[in-house]
Amino acid sequence: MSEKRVTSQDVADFAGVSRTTVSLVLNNVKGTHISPETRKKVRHAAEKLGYIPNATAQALATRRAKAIGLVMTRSPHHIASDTFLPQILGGLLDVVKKHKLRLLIESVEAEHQDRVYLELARAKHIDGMILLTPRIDDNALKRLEEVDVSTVVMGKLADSNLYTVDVDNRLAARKAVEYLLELGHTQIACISNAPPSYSAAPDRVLGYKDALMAAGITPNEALIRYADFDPQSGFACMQSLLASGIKFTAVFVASDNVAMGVKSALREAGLRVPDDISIMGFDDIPWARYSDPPLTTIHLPAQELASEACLVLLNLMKGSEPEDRNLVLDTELVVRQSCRKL
Amino acid sequence: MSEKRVTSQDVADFAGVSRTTVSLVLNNVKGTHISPETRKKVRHAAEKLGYIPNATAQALATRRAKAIGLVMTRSPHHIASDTFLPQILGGLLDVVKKHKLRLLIESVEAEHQDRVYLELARAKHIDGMILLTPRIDDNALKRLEEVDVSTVVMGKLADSNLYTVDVDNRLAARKAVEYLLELGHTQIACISNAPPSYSAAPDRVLGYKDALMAAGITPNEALIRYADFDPQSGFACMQSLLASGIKFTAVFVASDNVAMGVKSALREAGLRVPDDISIMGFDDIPWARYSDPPLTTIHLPAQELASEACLVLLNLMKGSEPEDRNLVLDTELVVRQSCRKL
DNA sequence: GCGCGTTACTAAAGCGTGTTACTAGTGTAA
DNA sequence: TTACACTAGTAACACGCTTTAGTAACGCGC
Repeated sequence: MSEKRVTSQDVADFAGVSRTTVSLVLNNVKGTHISPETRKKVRHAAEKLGYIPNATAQALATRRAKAIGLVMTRSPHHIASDTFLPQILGGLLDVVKKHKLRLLIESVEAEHQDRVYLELARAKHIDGMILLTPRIDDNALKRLEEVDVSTVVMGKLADSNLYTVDVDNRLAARKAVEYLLELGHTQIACISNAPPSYSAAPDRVLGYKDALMAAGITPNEALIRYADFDPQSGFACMQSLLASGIKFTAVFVASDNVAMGVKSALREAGLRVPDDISIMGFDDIPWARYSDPPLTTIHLPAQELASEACLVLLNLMKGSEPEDRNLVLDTELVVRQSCRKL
Repeated sequence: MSEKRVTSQDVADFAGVSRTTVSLVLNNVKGTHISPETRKKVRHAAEKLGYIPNATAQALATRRAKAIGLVMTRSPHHIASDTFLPQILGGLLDVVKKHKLRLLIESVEAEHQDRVYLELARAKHIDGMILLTPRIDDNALKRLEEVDVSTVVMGKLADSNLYTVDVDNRLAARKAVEYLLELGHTQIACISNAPPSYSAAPDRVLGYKDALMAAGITPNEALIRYADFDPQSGFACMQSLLASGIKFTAVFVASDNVAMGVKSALREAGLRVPDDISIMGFDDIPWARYSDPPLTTIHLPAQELASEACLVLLNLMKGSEPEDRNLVLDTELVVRQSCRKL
């Protein structure tokens, strides 16, 4: 209300130069000839007037928004209980800030996927985007590829030439289950992290089966359940497993968050971890090590995944095209105390 | 690369009208006279060409970015382990999406506070902002008030006429500790959620003292520790308490997240919850109920807090000024199984 | 004293929209 | 016929910046 906006014209007037000069000086445009004294004058004027360039006008003129978008295909409810979001945001903010960009968050309902992608990109709100947990139907995916906006997917995408950053979910799951096998377990249940439509879920289940089959055990579909991201669903899955009456001594839960609910269900059923049932998690969320008992799990480098995705995206935006379209980060087995030797 | 951007001029040409008409029709500007046939033509042309208005140009022309910012005064590290972020984002996204706005995330290092606030606001990247966990020094705060950008603070701010949305931390903490007293505990330790510079921390400690004093117990400063948001710090605080040798039968931990670490420290010390030590939490994070034992805590309506903050902000941006500058939401004691009767 | 390169700068044309002020046409009452 | 209100639409400016193309001045070799 009080102070009027200070524009580059004001700075120019104050410094006694043209608007062009102000722009050239303040943006350090190279290959241009401006005397040191003039530069001084301009900078001083800008400082004095408290000049802050209007980002919108800059964006319009330069045709770049200086912002990237984090796009999530989830409902607000799932977002609210997403264990990884903070780590991912932390990873992104870190990189984004270093490059003086802004971060836009967008959640997309499944039905409007294609439209929203298009709008975000074409409306030039953002210069590039990072896609989280893709459960993308072919339609949206195709549309996405034909838009010429830099995109990096966190997760795997079959039959797509989009850039991705992910871990090898299948291999990691296999490592996890192999550890259980080493401990002597042979009757191992599996609770997936999410419905099969999210690519990581079936991959982790495949890894589970890989390990069993390599050990000469035929996977029993009756010992497999699909959770839905949150502890509640894990609780329900474990109840269902227990109700089935099929015996198992260990369970591989492909998400620590879900495992929280699983543990709770076991406790209610009067079973103790790891004495009665061993639990192997996945993700290594911050609370895993503080769980009781501390959860043995697979460490997923969430923050690194995010910052790597961001770096790849930045490269893409610069025009360079990294040779390997699919970056795979390492996972690690973290042995704590939720699995016991049989 | 392939498709050129479609501008309103293209739509105008295609429909055989002027750009002005296109704008008037597509924005449903009222009080203007355009025949139904012309409207049809314009809409059809826009549809046909796949016209998506350039948001940047719109923002420049209308002087509003159609975006709000969530500003956090924390390091990436703390963001990564923030339990509430998902819920807050969920709450914000929900509202923001309904109003067709975008959400910008910004983290600010303590040193640059004032500058960043100014830049965000004056650069017109955003039309309004929501401030999270303010640990604002007077300097930044003053600057913030003199900028005429709509701001809502999630948390309390002393001596400020900024709008705030918060819970009554002091009262809630008091309720929590009163419950412990009711159970017969008299030797109650206190571990704060954060360093005292974050306003919620001292408030919760005050509530703790209120309850004790109302019960005729003199608070013992030696039983109070200040954690630093994460489980690690809770772990350390409990170790310190145990090492002090002062006896206590219950501990009020002003953050469930911190309580995770506290519990872990107790377990390592061979103490059982609630048999040896009762734990009362605060926040009711999603994992509290799945903890072992399920954590008795104070429910903090994080998501509602966020959406209310957003609603207040939207009102502010519309120009209306809600009468009560400080909105206070209710908390609730959630009794689970981490506190036992003495 | 002419051409040429270099320095130091500026005028003006975008970027793609919103919006105000204006025009042209048409019916209507005086 | 004139004045006036109303409809349907447009020309042109504004938003605040970047950037291209160009100008003026100056030194310098010949």
